[in-house]
Amino acid sequence: MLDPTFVRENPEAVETALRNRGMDASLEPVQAHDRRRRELLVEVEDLRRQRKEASKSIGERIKAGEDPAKAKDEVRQIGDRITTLEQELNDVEQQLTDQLSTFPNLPDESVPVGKSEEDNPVTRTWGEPRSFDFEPKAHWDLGPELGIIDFERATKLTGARFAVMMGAGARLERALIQFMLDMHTGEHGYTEVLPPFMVNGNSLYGTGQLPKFEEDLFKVHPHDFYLIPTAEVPLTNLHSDEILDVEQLPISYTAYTPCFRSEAGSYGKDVRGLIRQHQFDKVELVHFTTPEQSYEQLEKLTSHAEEVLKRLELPYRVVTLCTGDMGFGAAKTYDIEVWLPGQQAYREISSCSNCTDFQARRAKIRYRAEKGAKPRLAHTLNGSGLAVGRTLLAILENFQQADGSVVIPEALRPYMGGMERIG
RNA sequence: GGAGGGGUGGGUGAGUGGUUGAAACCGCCGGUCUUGAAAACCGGAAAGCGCAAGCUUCGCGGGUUCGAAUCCCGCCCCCUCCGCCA
Repeated sequence: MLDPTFVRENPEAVETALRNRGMDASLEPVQAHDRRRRELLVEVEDLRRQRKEASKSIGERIKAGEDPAKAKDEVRQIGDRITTLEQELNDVEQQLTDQLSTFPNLPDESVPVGKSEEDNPVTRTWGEPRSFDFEPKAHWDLGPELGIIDFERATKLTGARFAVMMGAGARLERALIQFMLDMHTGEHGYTEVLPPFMVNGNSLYGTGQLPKFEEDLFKVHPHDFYLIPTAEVPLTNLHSDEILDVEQLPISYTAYTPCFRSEAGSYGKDVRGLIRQHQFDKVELVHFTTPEQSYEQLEKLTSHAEEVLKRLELPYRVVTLCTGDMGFGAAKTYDIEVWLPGQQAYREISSCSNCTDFQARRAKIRYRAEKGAKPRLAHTLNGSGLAVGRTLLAILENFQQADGSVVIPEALRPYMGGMERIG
């Protein structure tokens, strides 16, 4: 959520930012509700003060043996008036937060203005796409041919957009998870977390998936539980409603979880293969930090995700998302895109964002800069380190051989029991 | 799922209708003393909104009342016992 005070004082800056994000919402209703809220607040508070004082004197009169009937009557009228105004105040506040919670975060100044992914500048590129002396296959052919991915049986078990991993495929998925977690905990200083894979609506509000993006989620009926669309939700909400000690910061968490997304609205997109599944594994990175350090942390977080690809010898590039392509809660995002020979294209494998105070305000994540100081909102960041399914398919496509086998990247072999090749 | 008990400030915990935003203790911060520290003593400090006056907050929501941490109703969470289960 945006800072209401900032919106009040900088309406034109906010409108420009929203327009750059491809949202032409008018601030007019927000401003009207904001003004009305402040009027009501002043009036209600004044009436409450009157009632408090009057009630107190009634108590004193009773003790003094006087008849308080008339005073009671007067105070009751004040009380009725308060009830009426409070009702209106609640309505106005509800509408105000409803409107404000549909606004995305404001982009950082360094974010390029643009409409779509076409406008995302390439920030850096690593590695050379391998040249093949044969026609490289897509993983949706390689996987089934090697007998390590079964799309058809998954359809029988559940439906479209699910996959069954078999044998060396299942092992490879597990090896990647372990490889990534070991690197982030052992070398990058993250604390490993194993969170619940279901969260309540309040947590999803905290990170910004609710109320706007409910249709993207799987809900567990009849509870107020949802399957997590990313570990960002449980990890970030770990410190909701808390005041952290500045000495604890930055806090860095990593977690492996499966992620569940309904993919509503992406019919016909990436229908083949592992790219877009309803369930996929991901190793997530989440940081809690101070406003002063958050952009520095974003660079670090991104480099941690990149390191995984370097070790796996997978060519990639980093793009800076333009204003029109950023996610809801992000102020700045780097996407890491891995080279896929089967598609002859770079495809997203990680997305690293600084959410500044946007989630912290919703989830009430604060820290105290020094003893006795007022709590300030922390900054939260998150990134994939990495999407495991997409990493697996990138390995299949990049390390495929002319005979249809796949060489296992050296760094991964210890995690594969020494296996050097699949097929 | 059934029965019972409980949710108060950083922690423990008092408070069952009135000036209690909340005792006490522990912890924390500052000071005195000390070469320094400890101990002792003195003092300070909850959070949110607001320029401020002030208002709100004792799990959450509603109700009773002139007035609710305190009474009533609903919900959530925790603990104990039983049932079930990995």
